[in-house]
Amino acid sequence: MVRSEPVNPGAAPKIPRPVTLRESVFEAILELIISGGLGPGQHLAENELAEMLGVSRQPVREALQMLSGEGWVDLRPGHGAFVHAPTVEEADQLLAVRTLLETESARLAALDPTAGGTARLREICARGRAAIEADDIDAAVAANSELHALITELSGNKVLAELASQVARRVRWYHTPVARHRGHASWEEHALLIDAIEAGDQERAEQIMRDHTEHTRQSYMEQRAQSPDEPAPAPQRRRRPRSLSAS
Amino acid sequence: MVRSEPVNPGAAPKIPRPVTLRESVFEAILELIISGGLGPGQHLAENELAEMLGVSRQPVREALQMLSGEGWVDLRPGHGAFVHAPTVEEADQLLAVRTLLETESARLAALDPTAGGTARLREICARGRAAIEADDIDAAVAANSELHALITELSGNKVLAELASQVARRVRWYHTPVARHRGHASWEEHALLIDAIEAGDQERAEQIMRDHTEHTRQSYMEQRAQSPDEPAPAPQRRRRPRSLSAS
DNA sequence: TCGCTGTATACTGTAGGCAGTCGACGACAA
DNA sequence: TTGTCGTCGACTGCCTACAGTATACAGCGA
Repeated sequence: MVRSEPVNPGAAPKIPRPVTLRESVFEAILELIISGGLGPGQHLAENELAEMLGVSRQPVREALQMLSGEGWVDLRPGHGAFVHAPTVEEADQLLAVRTLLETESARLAALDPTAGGTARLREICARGRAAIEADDIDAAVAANSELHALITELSGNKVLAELASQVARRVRWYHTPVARHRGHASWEEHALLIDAIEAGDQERAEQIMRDHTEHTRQSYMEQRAQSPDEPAPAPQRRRRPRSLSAS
Repeated sequence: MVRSEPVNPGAAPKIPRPVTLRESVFEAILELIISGGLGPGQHLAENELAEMLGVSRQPVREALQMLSGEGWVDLRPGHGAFVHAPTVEEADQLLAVRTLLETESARLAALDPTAGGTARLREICARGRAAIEADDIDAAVAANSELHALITELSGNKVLAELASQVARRVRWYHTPVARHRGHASWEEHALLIDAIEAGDQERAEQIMRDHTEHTRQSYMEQRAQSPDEPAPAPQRRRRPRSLSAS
């Protein structure tokens, strides 16, 4: 009667596992986009997705709307959903916004270092370094995301944290390959940042975060400049694109 | 054959009029929320909305999902949609984020004042003053929104503009009554801000915008402190709330 | 050969309906 | 009187089906 949910086993109230189909579908499609299984500009036919995932079109539609809300797909009325194809300009702007949001987060986090998050920050930082040493890019990227997410949380501003997390997810999609580029330097900066937060030095925390995210941004833009065609610059195809099965 | 769309009559490519039902429903519900027809915490039964608007439940569902994505309603799986009830803390945080986003927008707008938006800014500013003189609060609030939206546009960062516009819409919902409070002073500040942008003085533009939005925020918080019960501090009601017809 | 028009196909947008589940209410027992 | 259990009502989540429309292609005429 009373829902089979075990009322949170342990102490992990975060990450509310999807209970509705639309949420599962949302995550499935998002995973496909991030992993590259669905390329930018690709048409997402509801029928195919529904069939592939073994559900009806309804939850697929709703998942697509959610994805559209977060900027992952573009919804053209009467035409359907297309994987969002970020232009170089947009990626740059997104990274700039990330800099803005996370810089403020770092400042706010330093405002009240007694919140006790620095220990967790250091733990994540250690994991990140270890991942780099082990040449485990995926783990390093994950740790990076986790670190930045925790800092936004420690800012104490939930609205800010929510916005930053959305932006960060998209950024992560864009610049995953960058992590390969400047792994060690990045984690050195993280360590300094944590020091500043722990010391309650707002200005320093702000400055380090700004420099850090700007480094990442420049690194991305340089890499992108070297291989300008790789991330598919918005094909804008007129003819009906090949759909899922063709990929 | 070739869609009846008249290919943009005139020169108003903005404001894409809703072509799908879900968009119309989205705007209808949003209007109800902003206007106060639907109070915070109120349960939105899909059936009633569908009947009221003369459509089926499907477009209503999709509109509710869109509203959820922008933070207007809370979607509790298995329970339905509820008008979001912002806490004092959340409103404060939202206003802080707005300060952050718009301050940066102002700085970027001042970075390239040749974009030629200042004339339009002055025009809107004049309208706002006139509205205040005429004691037309609604028009003043509308002009205020328009002005801030244009500044974010002039920043040249579309991602930033998009985020700021979402935040601004919610802020507008929260603090409409504030406009009554400090009308004249607000438009004086706007004029100074436009001067700074036109002069290309980033720091000044940034500072004025920061002060301006912080004033608004403090004004809101003070007003809220005086009447703490009026905006319904998240009822969190256990019993089934009265639905639409009872309002 | 080129452009236009009519038809066919595939997909979206919407409607209606069914099953599952949550919350409320009343009855019964301690 | 209080706590527990069973039943009822209502609503959500999902599925299926239909109508409308844009696109692609073939046939026709110039």
